[in-house]
Amino acid sequence: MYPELRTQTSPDEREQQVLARWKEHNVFGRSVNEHSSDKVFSFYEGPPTVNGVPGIHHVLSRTLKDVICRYKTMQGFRVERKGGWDTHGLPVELAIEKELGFKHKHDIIEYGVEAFNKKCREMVYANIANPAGWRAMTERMAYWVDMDRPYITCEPSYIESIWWALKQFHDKGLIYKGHKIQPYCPRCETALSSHEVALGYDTAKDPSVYVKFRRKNAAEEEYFLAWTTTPWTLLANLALAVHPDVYYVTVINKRKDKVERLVLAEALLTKLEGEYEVVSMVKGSELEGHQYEPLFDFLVRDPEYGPKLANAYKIVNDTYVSTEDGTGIVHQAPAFGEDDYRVAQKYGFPVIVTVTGSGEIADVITDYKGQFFKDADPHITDALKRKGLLYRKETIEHTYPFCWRCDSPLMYYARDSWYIRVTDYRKELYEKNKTINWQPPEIGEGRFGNWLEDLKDWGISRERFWGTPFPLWVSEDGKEIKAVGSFEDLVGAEWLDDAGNPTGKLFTKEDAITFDPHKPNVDKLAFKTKSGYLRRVPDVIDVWFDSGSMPFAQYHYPFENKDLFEQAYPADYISEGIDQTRGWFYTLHAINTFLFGKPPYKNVIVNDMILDKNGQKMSKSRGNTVNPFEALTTHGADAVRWNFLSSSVPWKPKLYNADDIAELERKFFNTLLNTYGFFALYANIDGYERKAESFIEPAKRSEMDRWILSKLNSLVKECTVWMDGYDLTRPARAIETFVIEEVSNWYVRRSRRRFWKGEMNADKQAAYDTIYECLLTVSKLMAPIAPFMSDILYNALGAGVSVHLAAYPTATDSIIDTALERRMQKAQIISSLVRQMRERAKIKVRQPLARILVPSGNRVEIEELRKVEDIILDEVNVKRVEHIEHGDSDVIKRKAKANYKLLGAQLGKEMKNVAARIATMSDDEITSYERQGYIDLQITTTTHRIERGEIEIIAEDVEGWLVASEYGVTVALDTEITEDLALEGLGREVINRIQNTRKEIEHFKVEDRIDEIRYFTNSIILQKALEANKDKIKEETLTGSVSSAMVKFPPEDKPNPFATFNESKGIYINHLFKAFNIEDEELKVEIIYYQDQANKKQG
RNA sequence: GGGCCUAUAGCUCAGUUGGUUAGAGCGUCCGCCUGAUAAGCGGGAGGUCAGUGGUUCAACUCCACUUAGGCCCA
Repeated sequence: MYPELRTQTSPDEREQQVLARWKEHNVFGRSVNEHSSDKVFSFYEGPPTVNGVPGIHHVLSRTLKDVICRYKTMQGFRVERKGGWDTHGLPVELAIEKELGFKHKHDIIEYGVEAFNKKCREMVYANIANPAGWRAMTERMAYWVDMDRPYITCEPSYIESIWWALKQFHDKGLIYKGHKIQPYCPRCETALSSHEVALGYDTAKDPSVYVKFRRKNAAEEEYFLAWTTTPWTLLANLALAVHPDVYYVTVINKRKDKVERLVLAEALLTKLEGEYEVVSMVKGSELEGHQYEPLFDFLVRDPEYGPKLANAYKIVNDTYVSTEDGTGIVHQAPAFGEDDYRVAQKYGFPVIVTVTGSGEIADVITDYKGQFFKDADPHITDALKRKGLLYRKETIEHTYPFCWRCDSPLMYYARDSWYIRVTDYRKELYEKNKTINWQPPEIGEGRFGNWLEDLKDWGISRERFWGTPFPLWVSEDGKEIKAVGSFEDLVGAEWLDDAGNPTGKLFTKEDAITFDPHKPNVDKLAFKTKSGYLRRVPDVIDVWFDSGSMPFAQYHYPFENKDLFEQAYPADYISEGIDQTRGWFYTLHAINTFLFGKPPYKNVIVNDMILDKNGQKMSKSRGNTVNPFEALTTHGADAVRWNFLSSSVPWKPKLYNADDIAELERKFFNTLLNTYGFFALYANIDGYERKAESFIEPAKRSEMDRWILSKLNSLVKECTVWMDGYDLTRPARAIETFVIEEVSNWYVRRSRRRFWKGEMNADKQAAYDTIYECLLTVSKLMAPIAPFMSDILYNALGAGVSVHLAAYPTATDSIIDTALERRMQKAQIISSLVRQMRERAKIKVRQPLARILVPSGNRVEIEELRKVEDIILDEVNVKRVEHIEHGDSDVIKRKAKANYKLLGAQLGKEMKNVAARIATMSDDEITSYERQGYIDLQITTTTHRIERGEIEIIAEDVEGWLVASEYGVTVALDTEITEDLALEGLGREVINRIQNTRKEIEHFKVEDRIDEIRYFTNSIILQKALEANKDKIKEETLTGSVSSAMVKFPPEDKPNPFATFNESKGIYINHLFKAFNIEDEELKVEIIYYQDQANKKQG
């Protein structure tokens, strides 16, 4: 028995049952383990931040991961999917700080780093176990990934692998200490990540000052004009930057009582007040090296800094200088701007920090020392004004970053930091990226490629607490550095006490086994050398280094599992959001390509954001976020997954629209269920089973069967090609179309009669085999995308435990028949045209008509069409088709049209004229062309010979007939309704009414019989129609007898319907009375059917 | 300022290597069909294929620029 699937259960209940079954049969485990490790498809899971909240966009990226992994599994690969957790870093630290009510970094130190990190660890493991979080979402959406044995970035073994990697970098001389300009909160005394900075942007009123820098060695008094919104940085000014390709002018500027010579970008002359006259113009590159006098002399005077400044206070060139705002001359304070810093490195300027870590002006600036940096702004401006170096001062409102925790204005601030010199192998990263298959390619070439092209060194140290400790031990003078590459490397190091003093106790091999390297534990180890002790650099490393190390660290490589690592490296496939371009995609590439010489992944699918249905970004404040659990339970995971893939390609921003998902449920999933339901209904009646011995060879099946099988095999072929190319959208759309259009709306619609008529015979068997084949293959094709529905279908068809243990279908080329597909398409076009004409003529499809006329170009076309003739006739309810060759009939009017593609190539400019001439070809000319196979057309003075195939002949009209044409196909319809046809039409009306009535009767199954129909009507024509179609009516409505009778309708003394019990037969005899209106005539019917007691009781 | 992407019907999207009636779904109005269907079919209304220029016999398609929007970087 094929079970009924269209029960009232919700998608959620339906899918929960499947989840339970998977669990019971360990389907995921089997789907991996039943494939040998000879054929491995390697997948890397990007670790989610452990205390993050899963959102709807994660459902998208996890769908992309899952679909490919399931597909490759079905293709016979062993696809292990080790889950992972990103557990270190600020997200966790901040959550704990919030819990403890901390405001400052020193709160953590006072609280105790050991206790703090203990709390971090507890939160990490609590989140991993959290039943309402990631794990629940992942399971509910059927993303198959091994979450029972995940890699966890804070585990000692994971950290040890990272240490190994960092030592490799160090051994190659790629780790160095430098400055890094970071967004920095002076109150919290910590650098902020870019993500945090983005949280804190707000509008601020800041001074906007134009400052004059006096040019040295100039014939006349002359000033460079620069602009800034941060006067406090002027104290650290060391240079002025101009763009080498921008033109700069010297002007004589007159305003109020002043006249002065100024230099600025030509494009920004509008910034000047008063009148000006341009005296000269040069390119920025020519200004390079010109010197100017410092605004203040604090630094020059200083015994420490002074000597380093010989090279400073001059014009430098850099292309980052813009002419958007300001003056085109940018003041440079290397300690307080990323570009400034970079330019300083380029020109060899020192980095002088004039503000302390807590935001106060440093002692070296004797006049302002101790002032909060922002508070110093007005004082500095006043000083400049007194010195006559202030050109103009205004206040502007712009967006500026503030600390999202304490609201202090942030500063960009140079800090000591450790770097990996990725620039050393930038070229290799750039070149090897080209071997990665990016989907879409433009992200690989563009966004990622450009990023690699102007890569900067990677600052990897962080002055925080909960993270992978940086494994460098350094002597006091910084000259001796020891990189530790394993816990064993620590053997022999000396334990320090809490105050940092050596205890004489050494780190042993046993210590290495149980060692937890987290702070502060690791800071209590020091190495004794000749000169003293090497102590650990107290920093932790960037969490992105953690996740980028997962290819080897997840296996604790190289300390164990060498084989596992090598088998899995590089990954065949990864997939994440576009935000990971500079995140995980990059760190994976940068770390692993260095370590292993080849990129860590071969194929990537990148997905873009999910927007709400109006195209708005989702955010909590807008209140338009979508709860993934809610989406998954209301629509079912299948519908959500399918919609994500089919609505648009993953790498375009996607609009989330619940209505679209609901429509998909109705149109696709319900149609599929109904198609199955139709099959199951009749298969159960006929006791059909798929058996090898009764299987009908596809080649011996009907035109219709061979057609759908051809389409099916074409679909399999296409889907395989697309899936292999990491295109998931096309398969989803194609499967949808196949199920809705080809199977349901054409194959089943046109084949229904075969299922419900008569006994089991070869044709019926073929029909069952065919639809079974379609359903089973579709269940496999859709399994990667809709893992639930496909499995339900697969199970219902009795095909096995789970579709996810089955092989992906392969196409049989011999079954694909393109000629058949073409002629069926033509049959569909003709059917559509006939329905169009019926609409115009106001003749219902139920009314049979005598004939249609189809003009064809030649015999071959006619022969092709003959093969699908019956299908057309049945579909449009017409008795016969008349085929005519164009040339053989006078009634057909033809039109000639140029084949642009063919002719255009050879004719070139003449094309227009020739095409126009062809369009006016007479009927005689067309006939002549068809007979000879060519025609000579004269256009002005030249004659063009047009060969066969270069003109298309289309039958456009048939005189005296109703005609319609589309896609080059023309059909004429005979609209005459003879008396016989009219009677037959009425007969079909009667059948229709009775069929509708059958459906109204409770508990009346499609195969149940009506025993007797009695009818009464005053209409002569209806009487005639009933007489003429009696047999047909009996046959179609499964009725024993049909007879005319004088009955009262409805009987006054009885309910309608009523039943009598026949004791001798033990059955109920039911009487149902109905009156129908057919063509304005009344027909009264008494329908009599028997039901046995058992059936009746049900009612 | 730089890079990438996008712009086709009221909405969501197709549109193959340039080739001559630019399509589908949703929505809307009229009609039809239905013995699996919460479906389906036919018709009506709705398009300056964002704009300008270029290449070409021919441009939604290729090129350049412009405009608008998005993302990333600065």
